Amino acid sequence: MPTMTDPSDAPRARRGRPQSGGREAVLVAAWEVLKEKGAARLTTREVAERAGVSEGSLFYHYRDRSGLLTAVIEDGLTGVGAARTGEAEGATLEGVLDGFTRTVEGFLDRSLFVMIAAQSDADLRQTLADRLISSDMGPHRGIRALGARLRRGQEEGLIRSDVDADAAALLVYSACFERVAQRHMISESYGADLPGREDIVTAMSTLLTPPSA
Amino acid sequence: MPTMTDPSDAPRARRGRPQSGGREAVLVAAWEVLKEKGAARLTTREVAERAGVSEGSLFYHYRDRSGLLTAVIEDGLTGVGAARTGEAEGATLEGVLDGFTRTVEGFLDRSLFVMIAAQSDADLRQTLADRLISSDMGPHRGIRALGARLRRGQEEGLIRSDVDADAAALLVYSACFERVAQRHMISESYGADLPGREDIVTAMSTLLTPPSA
DNA sequence: GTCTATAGGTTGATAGAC
DNA sequence: GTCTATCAACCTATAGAC
Repeated sequence: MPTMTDPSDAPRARRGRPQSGGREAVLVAAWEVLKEKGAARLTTREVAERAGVSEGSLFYHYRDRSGLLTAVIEDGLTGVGAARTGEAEGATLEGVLDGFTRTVEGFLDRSLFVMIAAQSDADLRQTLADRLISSDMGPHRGIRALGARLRRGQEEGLIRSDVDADAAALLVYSACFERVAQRHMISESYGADLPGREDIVTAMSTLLTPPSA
Repeated sequence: MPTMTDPSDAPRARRGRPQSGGREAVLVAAWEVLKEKGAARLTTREVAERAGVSEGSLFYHYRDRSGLLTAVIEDGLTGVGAARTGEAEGATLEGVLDGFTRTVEGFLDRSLFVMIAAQSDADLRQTLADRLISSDMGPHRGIRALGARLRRGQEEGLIRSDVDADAAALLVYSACFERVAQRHMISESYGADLPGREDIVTAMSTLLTPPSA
């Protein structure tokens, strides 16, 4: 669901008049329509209607249709910073992988949707790409983070040191990505008979544990 | 690129008059526009123009815009049957993984694009989902195939038998999926600094090889 | 099967009052 | 900031001749 702009500054009085919520209502409505009908069938008319505002108001806040879609994308991407691996600091290998996969799947569940929606329009796709690259928010971020964590485990002798830690990290990240993508693109229940997140964590833990241990 | 309808039956005379190629030209043009501008900005007008035919002709062949898009999707999915694992029968573990990843990435390079395009419209998304499920063409097919192959390797003692073969298969498949998806969704060069296909094959081979060997 | 011409219906966007 | 009214552009789809 879209993030309300700055609930953090509620206590302090703001400059100008208080927001009546129209802007946010539009964002929420756009998100819903995007999810229900897809980007191609999202019309400013329907979004305004659902938000309970006029179309004129919509265009006042978001310059044009493209601006609205861009805003939805930007909003869907916020919170990527929360995708840390640090949480499972002193944990076991299995704990690290469990935390990582949970975090990644959680993030993707919220953001992958807008990433896919952006693909329906060349301009939006470009906007998304620029944003992901310039903000250093692409998948390589999570992969490198986990890779570094695994490398530390290798130095400590807790993880097999004869494998590329980044490759292993990519494998784990990818499994999360694939699972979420299939759920979104095919159906919520698709792939229920395939190995789940826990199975993947277990398998990777076993594989990465040194033979000696 | 779209598949020309049945080059196989060219030698034999067909019923009705010979095709003049208009139908295929439209399919090719639609594919191009889809790739360049995205599904939301694909208009029947532009497709007809690029194909060098009239709009009337386009609607004659493909009932409506949705029918055209559906045809493109169906076409983009053909050839999935070619995604076999059998090719690398008697090969080494590394050979099996190399062949599998090559095949999967090759297939996804052709088909993932239309799968993503279908997400821009609720109807198309449904069409795609139905097709993938009813034709048993979803990702689970490739995953199960590789899983079975790995399980045979386990029975032969060539692969660690203390891990879930399907989970390992899913990890490998997912890596291919993620790599192709990022290339398509962000940019062709994105992720060039991340582990490549070979690195993944190498890592997984090492991980799956029994400690004894 | 293909073309031309055109109808019919949306849609994104603006202007101006409040 | 929000609304109403309105438009111009565009796009899908059809009709009918060839």
